[in-house]
Amino acid sequence: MNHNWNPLNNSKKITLNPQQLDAIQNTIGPSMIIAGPGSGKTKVITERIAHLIKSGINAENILALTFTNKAAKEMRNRINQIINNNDVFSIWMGTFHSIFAKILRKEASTLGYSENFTIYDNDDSVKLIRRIVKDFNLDKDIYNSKYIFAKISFMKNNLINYREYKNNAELIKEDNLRKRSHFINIYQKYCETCKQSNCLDFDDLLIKTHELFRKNSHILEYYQNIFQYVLIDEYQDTNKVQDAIVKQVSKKHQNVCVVGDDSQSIYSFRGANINNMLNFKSFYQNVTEFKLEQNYRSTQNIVNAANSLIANNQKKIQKTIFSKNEEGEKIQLHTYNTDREEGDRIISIIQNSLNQNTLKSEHAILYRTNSQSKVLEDALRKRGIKYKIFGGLSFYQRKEIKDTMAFLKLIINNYDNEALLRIINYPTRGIGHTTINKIRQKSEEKNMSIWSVISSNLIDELKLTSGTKTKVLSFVKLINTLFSYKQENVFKIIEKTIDITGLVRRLEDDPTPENINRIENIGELVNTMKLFSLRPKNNQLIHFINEISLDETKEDNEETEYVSLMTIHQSKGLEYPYIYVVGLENNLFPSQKSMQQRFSLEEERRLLYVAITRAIKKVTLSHALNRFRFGSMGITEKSIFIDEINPLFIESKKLQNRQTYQNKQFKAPRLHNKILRKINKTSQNTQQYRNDLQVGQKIIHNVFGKGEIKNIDISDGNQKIQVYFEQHGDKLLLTKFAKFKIIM
DNA sequence: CGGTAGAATATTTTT
DNA sequence: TATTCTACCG
Repeated sequence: MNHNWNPLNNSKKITLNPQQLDAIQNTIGPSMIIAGPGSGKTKVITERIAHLIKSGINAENILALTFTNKAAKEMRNRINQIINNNDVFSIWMGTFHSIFAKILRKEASTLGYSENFTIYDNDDSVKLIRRIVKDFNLDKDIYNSKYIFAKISFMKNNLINYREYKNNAELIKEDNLRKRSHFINIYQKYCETCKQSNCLDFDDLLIKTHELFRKNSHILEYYQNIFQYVLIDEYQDTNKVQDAIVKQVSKKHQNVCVVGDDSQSIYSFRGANINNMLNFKSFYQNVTEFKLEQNYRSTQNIVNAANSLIANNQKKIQKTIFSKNEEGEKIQLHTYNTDREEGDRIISIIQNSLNQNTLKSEHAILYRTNSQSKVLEDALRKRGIKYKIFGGLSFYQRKEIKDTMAFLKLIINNYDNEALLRIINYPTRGIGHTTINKIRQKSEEKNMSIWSVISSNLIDELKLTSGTKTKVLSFVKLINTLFSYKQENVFKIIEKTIDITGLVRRLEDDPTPENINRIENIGELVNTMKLFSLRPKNNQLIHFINEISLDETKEDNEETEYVSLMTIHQSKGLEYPYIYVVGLENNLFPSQKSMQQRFSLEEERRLLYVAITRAIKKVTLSHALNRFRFGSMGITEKSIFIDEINPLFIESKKLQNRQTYQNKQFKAPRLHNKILRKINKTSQNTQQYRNDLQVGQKIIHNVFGKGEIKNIDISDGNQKIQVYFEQHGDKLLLTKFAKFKIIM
């Protein structure tokens, strides 16, 4: 946990309620723990594992899967506090991805990979797809690489491999209809290229594990015997493959315990399927269900407000979350003119609170999208308040780090084409597009890795000029030199790499502030590797690569006294006394895309539910009437979610001089052409919904006259009302076009 | 082949 | 606005 406000509070009450005790002690057979926010979920899981160990179960027979490395670490620490011996290190505990990577490395040969495979991050995957699309001569807009990647990922996570895709008439027909008939070719090529490069992407870590178990019953049985007790945290966020693997490994002993909260499922974009949770009871027989409904974290007002919001969702497990804490302050709702004003005012509220002796680390500002952090950052900087932004570009995603790592990856797995292409001409050594294309063509033709082409006699078949050939050969020599250090300690490897490749020298030649920062980052990587090399075991380069590919959280022992800024997704599992949720506007939160479909709108609602329930003492919600987005100012509309919260638990702060700003907007002469069109467009988009309508209301329409609303339907993203008109009978109206007034 | 300037493009969330 | 891509010139 990253807060230092009263650490004593953090160890929570030692007494357990009866439901919690039940969930800890009943460890036999399938069970599902439905744990509302703040209900002591982590405590229950850790106590349950400790209970297993205390009752004589071997730690190495326990599998505990989490979603984030942070959660895994936290859990390990807390179990350690309870049992306080080395057993805790024998538990198979980690993220799905890291545990499966471990298994796959051991069993790689069975699947036709070698154990030194490297892992592609999303960036690598998208780049590879972009190249495939180009090679196929396809339109890069229709076959947008990010979209294609998302689709491939979705298919993989739903266990539809390219062979099955090809044979699925419906999917193919759908692609043809949408003029994306080549999708399947890209999908296939992508999979083949990854395989040939001896690389796995994030999704492969899951589907290959599933395949391993499915095709090799003896291997499955081996792991079934190891994993006698299986625990899954955040089960509501598992996708189809993950769920399938859980079912595979727990089939024999059936001691599977899933923990989660359907109301906090916020990762469906990654294939998470809330149905895994909803269907758990029908898949397993004799499931014991535990409900943790008491929220120990938040005030009654916060819990009640959150409940009233989530009540608008249809798909959920019945439960009643309640708090016995003090009633607390109402939720504050602020309306501001602009996003900048919103930023300034929210920060000044925090400033005031700090003046009343709260700590910076007690405050967290949450937003829907990372780009919203900027105005807040400016305001914090202006007041000199220390803050930390979580997320954004992680250390290992920075260009200079990826460049450096590409050399290291190549040392481990010289089939890794992505890594090779990244550095074949970086730092620039005179190997340009033309040459690279020739090399790639040959590698395609011979069905060999790029490295095999340039490091063998095949290089003579490329018809390169002698000058270019020399350059390529010196690159080969450079990499070969690096290969020779493969078994050395990682610190030596990184030092040699930097020295031989001139990575840093190149940056030093052009000491712009950015480059100096890059050099510092590389320095930090060197330090990290130095520390890593001092580990007693598992300190080889392959371990390093593997670990950082799957765990991007970098340890930092910095000061922890700061205001936290993060997306709501990142705030999951955390808690803060004061929570500020900014930008509650339609098309931002809920996001534009989600407003089209009911199920994704429900997910956005859960997202706000998660945000609100992070708070211990006080929640402040805000929205701006005008927001600077996509390079220009646009008029916004407050989020439909605001009115869904029961007004009993909300206190609104009225906005002053609201008119002035808007008038300025429209009076400004230059706004006329382009910008005005833009504003009209946005406001058209945003006015698809009206939340002041109710069934039974009387309206008067400009053509049909008086009528009564019989039904409201937003299922296809367009709000439609069915109205019975006295003179014209039943009519279906689109509210975004219809001209009418409510009369009672 | 390399560098750069100006154009095009994208803005949801992440292991 | 911020980042990435493209086209062109040296």
